Amino acid sequence: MPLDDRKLEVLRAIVEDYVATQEPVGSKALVERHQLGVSPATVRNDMAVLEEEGYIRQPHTSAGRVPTDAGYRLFVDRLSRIKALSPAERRAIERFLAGAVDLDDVVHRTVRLLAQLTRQVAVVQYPSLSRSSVRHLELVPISTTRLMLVMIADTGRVEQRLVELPGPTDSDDVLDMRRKVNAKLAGERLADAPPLVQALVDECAPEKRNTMTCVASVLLETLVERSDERLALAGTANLTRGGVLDFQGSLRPVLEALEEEVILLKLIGEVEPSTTRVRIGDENEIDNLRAASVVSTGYGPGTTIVGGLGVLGPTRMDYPGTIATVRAVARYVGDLLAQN
Amino acid sequence: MPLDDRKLEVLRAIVEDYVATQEPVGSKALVERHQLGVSPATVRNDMAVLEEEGYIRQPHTSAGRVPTDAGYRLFVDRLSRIKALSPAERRAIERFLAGAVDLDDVVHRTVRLLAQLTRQVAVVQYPSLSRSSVRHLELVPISTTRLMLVMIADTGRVEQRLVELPGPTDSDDVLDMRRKVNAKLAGERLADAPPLVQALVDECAPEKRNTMTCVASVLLETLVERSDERLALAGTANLTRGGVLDFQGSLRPVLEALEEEVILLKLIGEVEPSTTRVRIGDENEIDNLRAASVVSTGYGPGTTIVGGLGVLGPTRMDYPGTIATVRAVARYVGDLLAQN
DNA sequence: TCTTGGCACTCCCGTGAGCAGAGTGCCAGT
DNA sequence: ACTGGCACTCTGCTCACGGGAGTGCCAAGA
Repeated sequence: MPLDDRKLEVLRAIVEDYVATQEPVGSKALVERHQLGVSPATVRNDMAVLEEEGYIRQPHTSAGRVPTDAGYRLFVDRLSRIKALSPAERRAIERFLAGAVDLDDVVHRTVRLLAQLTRQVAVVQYPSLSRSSVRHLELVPISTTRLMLVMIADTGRVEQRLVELPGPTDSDDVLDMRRKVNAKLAGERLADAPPLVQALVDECAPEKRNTMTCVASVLLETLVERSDERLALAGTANLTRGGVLDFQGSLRPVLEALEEEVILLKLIGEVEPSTTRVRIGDENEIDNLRAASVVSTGYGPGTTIVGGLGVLGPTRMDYPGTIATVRAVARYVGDLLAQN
Repeated sequence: MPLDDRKLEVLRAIVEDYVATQEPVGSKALVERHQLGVSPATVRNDMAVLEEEGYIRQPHTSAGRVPTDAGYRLFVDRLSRIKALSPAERRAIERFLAGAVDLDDVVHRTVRLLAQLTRQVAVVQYPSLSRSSVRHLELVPISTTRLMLVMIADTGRVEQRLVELPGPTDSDDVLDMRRKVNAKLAGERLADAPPLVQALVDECAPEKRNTMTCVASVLLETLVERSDERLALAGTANLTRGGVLDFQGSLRPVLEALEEEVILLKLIGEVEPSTTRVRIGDENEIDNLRAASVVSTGYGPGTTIVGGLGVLGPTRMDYPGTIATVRAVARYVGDLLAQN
């Protein structure tokens, strides 16, 4: 059965009321709080249809109705009006991010800001290395057989790794390597780096090849292959709002999932340009997050995307508000990155 | 009234049983599970004294007894035998830490290991900058008016900051600064750096002083004054073990405290040599952690200390086991750092 | 055909009573 | 100084009960 406009309106009302009160909503309360222009009995009929179609359900016979994951999905896709951020919120964002001196600083401020504004758990991925280009590579001698390899990416990320050399190497050789490595890789995207690094070894004079191979393998292994993504997390205390009612009784699985970087990266790292992705309850592939929803989006200078950010909360969340906030924060962060 | 040996034994038994079962323990159960050689009635008399002295209490009349913070304190100080780690645990530690390639890696592995072994929340402080010496400073030109300042400490920590220069500066000048800065600071402890940095500016040729001042102020502000401590956290999901029973009903305050780096640093950062510090319940200065206990110690190569690590859990925790694990992990990490 | 008021029904939830069980405190006896 | 016995207290569980909220259905009306 197709849903007519009023039924959709009823669904919207149910979602909004349930999100606000966290209690099953009945037909009588609905007509009192919303101008539906019909009687409770009519609303009940509509509810029966909505339940049949799987958009709402009753916790028990003779309780009010609660939206299902499918109900939230329909709400998000077709029923929610986009909420504009209040000027106060905009100002909060600007003020919070303004003082950032550093990529680390930007990421930390962003994640705290997001957690605070949405009152949920926030996750921010550092600019992805695979989407970055090399700005500069530095080789710093630590001892005669050890180097520190420092890579500075155009996104502001700085990564360093220790390189164990096969034998003593004097500083002229190091300088020579530094020049060659930069000549070959500076400006290149990390995703394109592997063949270039290989070429670097091949072009090397035979007597220095051993040393170069060491540097090259560290470069490849740690900076490229093991896609070394980092992220920041904040607001876990927000999970305890709403008691143990959300998350079907236990925070445990959620907290466990939040400890797995791999899982979080999967959640917020897979982003397409200018889309805000909403995963509701069961739509999450991770079992532990079946009772949670995730709103995520990409960010980056201009229209390019260098990383993802988002928030995680109970399926019973204020989707329009959260989506608006996540988008706004992502845009501000992108602007900030563009300035550098 | 002084406590005789049997009363202490009773207290020990109460703590051990309560930690194991998480239920108030009565006199009858006590004599059954421990070889006290006396009757329940005698134990009851002892319990009455222990309660009078504030070491145990009754949740309600006619329930068993539960240790108070003071009871745990006495237990830790005088009654607990040091538990030796099982060979399996030792092997787990070694295997877990063996593959570390990197300071970051070491810290992350350590914190996860600690959380896993103790089944509690683990915190590991990165080697403190103020306890480190400068191994090398690198100045990397990013553009004509921007430098990346990279500091490598002897503890393996690497920190970088962006420096905005007052005007265009050519690469020879940068090299010159790099040489001077290293000559002055390499090998020096960061705690001793401020006057040296000042001297650096004073000794500088007037026409280059502006530039050097920029570098110096970044050095001072970010690396020294704002003591830029970092830390890693793991095992928050362990807070949910034991239901909401521990932490008097709400995880909220604990999760909030765990989000404040300052608080965590206070908890595990203040360490004296070769001491394991145990803070029980009310002994914590942080209000949010009144229901928690913290076991912390310092770590570092040899006998020096470069940072702290520890775990946080309910006051009802296995103190001897936790203390042993924290100590052992700290020692292994220290050894690992000594090797580099 | 859609809407509405009425009505019987179901189920939750809070309250209070009753009861078994665990544990204590005290006392008198050894 | 320890012990057995006994009365007492309090919790936690179950059960019964009633109020309240909400539903589903039906027949009547627009």
